[in-house]
Amino acid sequence: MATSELILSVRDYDLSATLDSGQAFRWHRQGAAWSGVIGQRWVRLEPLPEGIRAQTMVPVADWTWLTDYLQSQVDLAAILESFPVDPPMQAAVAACPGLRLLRQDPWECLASFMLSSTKQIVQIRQIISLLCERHGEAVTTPAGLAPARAFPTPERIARLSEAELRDCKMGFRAPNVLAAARRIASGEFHLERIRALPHATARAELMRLRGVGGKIADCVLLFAYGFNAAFPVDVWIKKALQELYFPRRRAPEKRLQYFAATHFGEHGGYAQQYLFHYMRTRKRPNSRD
DNA sequence: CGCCAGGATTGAA
DNA sequence: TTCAATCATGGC
Repeated sequence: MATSELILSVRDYDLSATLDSGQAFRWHRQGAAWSGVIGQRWVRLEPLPEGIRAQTMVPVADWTWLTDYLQSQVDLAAILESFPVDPPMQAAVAACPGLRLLRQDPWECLASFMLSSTKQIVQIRQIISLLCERHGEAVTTPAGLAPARAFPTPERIARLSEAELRDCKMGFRAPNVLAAARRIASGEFHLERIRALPHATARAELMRLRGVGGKIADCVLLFAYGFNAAFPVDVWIKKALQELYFPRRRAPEKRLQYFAATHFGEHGGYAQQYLFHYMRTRKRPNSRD
């Protein structure tokens, strides 16, 4: 029984593609609907013909936290028009109608992608699930549904031991996440200050954290701070750029990085997400083939 | 074993 | 600078 409900009027929004495209790791599918925790609030999202139904378990007067997170007010058509017109990009856009970028909490996004290093998405979800189950604060959920927890704050994680984090299957990532949490909790490192910096400066600032290289910094710039030109280059995107744009010769790393940073325009981050989701969902190898 | 996953760091060229 | 080697972990 929901306490608050909102019908979000929005077109061109594929909830499943967006919530399950490797940018957020804590959403649970329930049929066509999804449930998860944004900040300290449990929320259920259900696709409707005219938009999205949102239900919470706490009274909500101002839904900005949700519309900000979903970026539902963004003019997707205008963004798609800014993409370069080439066959790979057109194929990717055609394959993923309604795919969006979220606007996530910087700490949850940073910690999540620090944990993503050389892990598959299913494993990243498991690590984060363990971390939240064991160390996150409980949030109110509907009776009968599995309890939900918030993503643990930097302050909470800073008080944990490396061993407790390793127990969440973090492996060599544990000391990096712990060190970042401590620097942030102590006030030495300011996540909010990064929002106001120029793109290149913000990227360099994030990379001062051990365990954060260019790829993870780009993910946080794009998924948490809204630097839409940020273009994370992971193994999938490398494969995509290599196969789709440089099919005849192997492109050096530097060439791929330059191409990624210059070819896709001011909303390159969106283009990247379309290519990523396109590559990840097109060939589903059948085990009997 | 063999390979890979939304990599980062270090040290050599 | 830009590389290649090394680190490191769980799943299949």
